[in-house]
Amino acid sequence: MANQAAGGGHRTAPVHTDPEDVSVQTALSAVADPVRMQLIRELAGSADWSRSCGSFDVPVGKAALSHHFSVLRGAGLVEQRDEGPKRVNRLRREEFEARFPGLLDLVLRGDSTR
Amino acid sequence: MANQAAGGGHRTAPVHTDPEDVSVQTALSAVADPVRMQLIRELAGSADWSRSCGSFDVPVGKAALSHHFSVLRGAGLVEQRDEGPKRVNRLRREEFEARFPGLLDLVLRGDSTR
DNA sequence: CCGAGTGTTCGATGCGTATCTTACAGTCCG
DNA sequence: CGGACTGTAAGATACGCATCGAACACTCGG
Repeated sequence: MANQAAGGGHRTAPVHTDPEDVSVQTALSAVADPVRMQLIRELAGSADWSRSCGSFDVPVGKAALSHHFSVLRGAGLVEQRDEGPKRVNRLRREEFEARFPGLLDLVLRGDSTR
Repeated sequence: MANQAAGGGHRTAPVHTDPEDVSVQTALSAVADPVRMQLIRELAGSADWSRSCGSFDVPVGKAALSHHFSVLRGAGLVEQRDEGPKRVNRLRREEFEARFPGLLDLVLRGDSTR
């Protein structure tokens, strides 16, 4: 009876927003932040559900990190699921791409290509 | 000998940034602002060089407006030219599109499609 | 040459938000 | 059960940035 997910979570279950219900404004603001950009990039380079929130290499504390994930959820960019004590993530590639064509690619390509 | 442009301008000539020299960060931040988004949309719906800075329907004063145009120039989104006492604008569609594929379309499509 | 029109610069202000610290609420393992 | 680990919530702080008002610079038409 190990990984049961869903059931408990932490205090409350993560609230998700469908990309279809996200405004361009919100999406762009969410993405136009250095820390969140980094999160998205790392997330894109990992398998779905393989990364817990704390496993990212960003220069902010847990609290701020939690906030950023909240913003990403609100923008329909990230889906979360509770897996034991950890909250694991998945990048909503296709759904987000369908709503905001090209945007994710832009973030992922980043400046690395230049 | 009417419109001679270039020559004088106001105090200094407008400083432009090539889209190629703009970071994704900068581009996204520039675009992720309601007022600037509006400017871009109106600009996209007008012929090149047909709109002076003051001719846009945005709810901010001249000072703020000037600031926004400065940001847009810095992001490689807008080109300006002095024409008499006015400063007229042009959206750098192709150049910007080449550097940030899809981004401009995204802003222009906006929420109108939903 | 003066006045109207246009846009920039400067200084000050207000608000949003990213951040930290601390406290708390869960989950799991020994 | 008790402690380690993970993430969220709440309160405080700091900084960026959008905004405004006023002063200035430049152009053009009478």
